[in-house]
Amino acid sequence: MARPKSEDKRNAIMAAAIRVIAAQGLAAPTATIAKEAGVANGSLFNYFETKADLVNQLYLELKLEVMAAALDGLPTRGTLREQAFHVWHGWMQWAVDNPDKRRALALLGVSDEITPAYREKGHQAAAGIAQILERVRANGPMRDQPMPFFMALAESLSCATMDYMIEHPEQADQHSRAGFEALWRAMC
Amino acid sequence: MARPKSEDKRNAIMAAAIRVIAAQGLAAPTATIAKEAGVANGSLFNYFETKADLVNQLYLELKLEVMAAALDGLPTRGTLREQAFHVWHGWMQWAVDNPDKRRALALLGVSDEITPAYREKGHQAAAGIAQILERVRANGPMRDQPMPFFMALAESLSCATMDYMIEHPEQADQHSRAGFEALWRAMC
Amino acid sequence: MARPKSEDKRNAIMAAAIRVIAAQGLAAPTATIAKEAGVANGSLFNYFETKADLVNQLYLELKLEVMAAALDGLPTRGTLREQAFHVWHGWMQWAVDNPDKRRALALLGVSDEITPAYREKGHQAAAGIAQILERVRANGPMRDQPMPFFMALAESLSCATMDYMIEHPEQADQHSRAGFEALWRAMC
Amino acid sequence: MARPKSEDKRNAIMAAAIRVIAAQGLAAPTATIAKEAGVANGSLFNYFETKADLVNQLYLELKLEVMAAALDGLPTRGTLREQAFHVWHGWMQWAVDNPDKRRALALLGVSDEITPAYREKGHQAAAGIAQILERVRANGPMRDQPMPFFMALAESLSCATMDYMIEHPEQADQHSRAGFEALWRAMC
DNA sequence: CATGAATGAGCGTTCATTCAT
DNA sequence: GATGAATGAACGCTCATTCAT
Repeated sequence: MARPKSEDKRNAIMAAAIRVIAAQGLAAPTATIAKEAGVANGSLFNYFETKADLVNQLYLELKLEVMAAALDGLPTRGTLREQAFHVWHGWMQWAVDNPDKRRALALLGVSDEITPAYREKGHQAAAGIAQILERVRANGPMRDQPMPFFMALAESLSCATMDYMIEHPEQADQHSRAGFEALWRAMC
Repeated sequence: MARPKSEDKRNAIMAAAIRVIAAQGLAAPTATIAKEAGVANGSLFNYFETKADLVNQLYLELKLEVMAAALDGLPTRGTLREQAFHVWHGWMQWAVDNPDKRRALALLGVSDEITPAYREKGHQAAAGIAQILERVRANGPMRDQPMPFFMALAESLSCATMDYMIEHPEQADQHSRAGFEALWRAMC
Repeated sequence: MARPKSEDKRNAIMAAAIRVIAAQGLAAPTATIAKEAGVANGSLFNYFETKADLVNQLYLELKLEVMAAALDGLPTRGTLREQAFHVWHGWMQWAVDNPDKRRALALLGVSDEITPAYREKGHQAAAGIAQILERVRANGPMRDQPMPFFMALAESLSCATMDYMIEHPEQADQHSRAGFEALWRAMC
Repeated sequence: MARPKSEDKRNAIMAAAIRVIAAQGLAAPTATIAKEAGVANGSLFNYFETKADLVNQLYLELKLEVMAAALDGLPTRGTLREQAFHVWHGWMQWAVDNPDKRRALALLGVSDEITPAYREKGHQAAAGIAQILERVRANGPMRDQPMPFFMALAESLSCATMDYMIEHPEQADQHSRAGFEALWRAMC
């Protein structure tokens, strides 16, 4: 039945892509990614039809991972603020724990290699968080603003905070809290 | 050679680079930029030693332009809030009036082609705004946060707002105001 | 190993190669041929050592098939003209009935993948027809021309006729006859 | 005004392509052609947008050259037979004098890289010869056959003859004559 | 023997940069 | 200085062939 197409190898390529893209940007050669993954040049294309396919799948996978990290263990009985902070904290923790993934996702997010279809899937992955944000918005001073605008502001603050934390890891926790407080003041 | 003959031609290349980069991203060929500028392929390299040099200079020029737009006509006698809103408004207006420049600058900002030296110059260009923001921070709830963190949060909100405005120009003014209010609540 | 287990599978690969080569030319990937044959990529190489081996065997097989079609049912007692027309007609019929095989054989005939050895075998397969043509030549105006030249002319007319017939099947029979008459005039 | 795009260099690439394609077939790498032409790899693409473009232009150029060789010095006052032989002879001479071009053209003629548009231009180039053949056909035994069929038969005989001549140059002239006689008998 | 994943040399093409004019 | 042809390293991707299962 031949060597089965190993999930491990696919993951190795994905992980290598994260490292290489974080280090060199999206212009990194597929050959570099393959070498970093420990597979042959051409093997990469057994797992991903094109480079664009690879980066799209990587984008989605990272998005899903962030969302999972943010929602994992959400205190369903807690106050809205507690829930929001849980999400915030999970997100920040993920970024600090995975700076390469954070950088790769940031680059992918602004790339025009990502197709509208994959971008849409990425947005759907954020539905869980959107629900919480929706409740935050509904009773605050921004209740008259469109939800996408509201989310864009929230996301921008979180990204700015996590990037600062990654560059200044000593005080990461304190900055996380400060970033959340700023967000909460802005939104409520 | 530091000051080439035709300042016009240099500007034409810069302007062309903005349009082309906004449309195609930083991977756009120099030949495309040259054609768009109406100069020959090789002439571009009489004005910029390398492509990296071009994008670095472009980055700085756009940064300076934004800052100028934000500070132009600053009411030196106004309240802090009035001054801050003036800056905010100038910035938003610039982005809405120059979406290509805004997009190009956004791409340049996350590119790793920009050298630390140019990035530093870019930050210095923001000194005028930094002064105002410093006064905002000093008396607000974030007085204990480092200034760069504070600025990163402020910038992230402004960028998110302007990008939303560019995509939804009908209500641009209203969103500008809402974005400012969110910022003000977060910072004061 | 000279006689692999499944003759069926070998034939399936050959038949697939005919279809694929007719449609895509000799540059068609072996993987495409294998898929068309319903066997695995690598299985093809259990039956043919290399792609060149496959095309050489295919060349010979098609040559043999043409010759068989031309000679099948030859009226051994007929006049020379009757025999010649029988051969001609059998050939044309084969081509019209098997346009893919005809196209594949045409491509193989001009390919430089075919080794001299296989080309020689192909010529030997034409011995039956050569005998008849030899008798045609011996008493005609080309009696002083070398036999290979004579055969080359005859083959060229037959190929031109059959290709025209395949592209214009409505009048195939009439063109077959006209082609034969032209040949007969040229040779006798 | 920069180095002008030299016609010489274009011709050098064309000539190199003829030699390389004649020797290695249409699968010959563009890099080999460039090296044979004495230019850099990438320079080839200053003169031909793609490899397909190169082979299409080459096809047309060779077609035009053959036709010119065949029609050059046509005795406009001669008999039809004299004119036809002149064409035939010019064609054969060209092939014998330029075996590489003949082989390249033969390969190009059956390639599916040649676009319908270029094939059409090639046919138009044959208009001069078609006129003569038309007159031959009109009064002969094939007067009821379609012209394209008639031309296909004529071309097939000429190609078979020239290929034989190239492989047996000692008696080239005699074969040329014999081929023509066969054609004339077939057609008249 | 059948399978199909693994391999890596090789291809057509691009593009920043150089340089002859 | 201006031009645009010349350059060649580099890229994404293909495919005949091998080999672990």
